[in-house]
Amino acid sequence: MHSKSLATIAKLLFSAEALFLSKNYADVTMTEIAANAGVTKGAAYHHFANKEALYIAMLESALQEKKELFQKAAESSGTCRERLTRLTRVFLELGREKRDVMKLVRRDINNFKDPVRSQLVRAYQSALPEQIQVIVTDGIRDGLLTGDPRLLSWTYAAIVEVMLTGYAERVFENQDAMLEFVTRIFFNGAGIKHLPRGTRKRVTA
Amino acid sequence: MHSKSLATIAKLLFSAEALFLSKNYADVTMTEIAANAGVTKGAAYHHFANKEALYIAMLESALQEKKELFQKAAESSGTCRERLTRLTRVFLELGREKRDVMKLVRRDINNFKDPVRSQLVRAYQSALPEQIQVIVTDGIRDGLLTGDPRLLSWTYAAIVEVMLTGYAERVFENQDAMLEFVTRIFFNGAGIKHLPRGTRKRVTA
DNA sequence: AAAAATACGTACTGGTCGGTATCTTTTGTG
DNA sequence: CACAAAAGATACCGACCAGTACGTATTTTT
Repeated sequence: MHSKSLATIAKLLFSAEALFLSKNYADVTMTEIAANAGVTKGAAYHHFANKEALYIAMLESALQEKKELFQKAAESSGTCRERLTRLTRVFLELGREKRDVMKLVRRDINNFKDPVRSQLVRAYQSALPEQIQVIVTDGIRDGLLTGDPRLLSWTYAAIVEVMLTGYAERVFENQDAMLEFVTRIFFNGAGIKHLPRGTRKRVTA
Repeated sequence: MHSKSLATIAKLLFSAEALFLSKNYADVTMTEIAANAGVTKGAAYHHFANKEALYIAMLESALQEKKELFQKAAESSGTCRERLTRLTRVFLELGREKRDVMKLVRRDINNFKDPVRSQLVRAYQSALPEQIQVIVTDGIRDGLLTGDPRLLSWTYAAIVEVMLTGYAERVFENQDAMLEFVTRIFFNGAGIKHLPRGTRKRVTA
C-alpha cells in the first residue's frame, strides 16, 4: 500500500458521499464518482471490488465519524435530559449534508440483500439510536423515563428527524427552540408524571 | 377508451405497486411490470407515456385510496385523542404492504426533479399528515394541544411510523398496546399541563 | 359488415453502465 | 539507480433496459 492510496481512497469516499447524497444509488455511476474524485474508474476499481463495496465503505466511514461525536455526548455527565439535549445539539449542528447521511440507510436499504442489508442497519443503529439508548437507559434507571429503551430511542430519533425538514427550520428561529420542542415532546410524554387528580379515563357505567 | 383498458390499467397499477414496494425504482423494469400484469411492454407503453408516468399514477392512486380512509377517521366525532386513535388504528390495520406504500415517497423522492417531486410530496401530505392536522388543529382550538399544527402532525406521523418496525411489533402484544404507547408519547408531551411547582430551569445567578 | 379507432404484441435500437483486460506511470526499497 | 510492486489510465465488452416502430387483433362506430 503506497502512501498515495490512502489519499485516493479518502477522495473516492468523499466524492461518493456527496454523489450518493444528491442522487439515487443507481443514478450514481462509478465513472462519475471517480471523475469527481479526480481519478479514473480504473483507479476506483483498483481500491474497491465493485460499486457495492464502495458504497458500503463510504457509508460505514461516514457513520463511524458521526458515531464518535454522538458517543462523546452520550458519555457526558449531567441529567438524562441534559445529555440528550447535548447529543441532539451535536446532531443539529452538523451541516445539512452531514446530517442527511443518516437518512441514506433508510433510502437505500432496499438495494441490498441480507448479509449487507443488516450490516448497514447495524452501522446506522450503532451510530445514532444506540447512543441515544445509552442515555435513555440511564433515564429509566433513574426513574425519569418509562418504557422499552430501544423503542423510546427510536421514537426520540424519529422526532429529531422531523426537525430536519425545511418547514421545521422555518418554524423555529434557532436550534435552541428546536431542542426545546423536541425535549418537551419526548420527556413530558415519556417521563413519569405525578398524576394530578384523575387524569385518565375512568370507566363510567 | 375501450372497456378493456380500465382493467389493463388497473392490473398495471397493481403490478407496479407490488414491484416498486419490493425493489428500488431503477431495479423495476417495464417489461417486468407488464409481465406481472399479464400483458406486454407494448401494452404498458400504450397507456403510460413512460416509466415515470406509470410510477406517478401508481403512487397517486394508492395514496388516494388511503386518504379516503384516513379522512373518514379525521372527520369522525369524539375527542381529539379519540379521533387520533381512530385514525391511527385504521393505519395500523392496513396490511403490511398497504402501509409500506406510505414510505415509498420518502424512499423514491430523489428520483424525480421538481415539478414531479413536489407533486408526489403533496399527494403524500394530503393523504396522511394533513388528515392528522385536521384533528390536531381541533385539539389546539380546544386547548388540548399547543404548538405549530403542521409540525405536531408530522411529529405524530413520525412516532406512528416507529410502530411499523419489526421490533415494535415484537414489543407490543397487540395494536391496542401500540396505540396506547403512541398517544401517551404524543399527548402527554404536547398537551398543556398544569405545571406542578417550578418545573423548568430557573436562572440561578 | 365495412371502416375507423383503439388495444396490444413483437422485434428492434440506441445508449448506458458495471466490470475487466491491459498498458503506463509512480513509488518504495535494496 | 535499478527494479519490483502498487497505483492509475485507457479502451473495451457484455448485459440490460427505456423507449420506439410497426404489425396484428379487437372493439366501437356508422
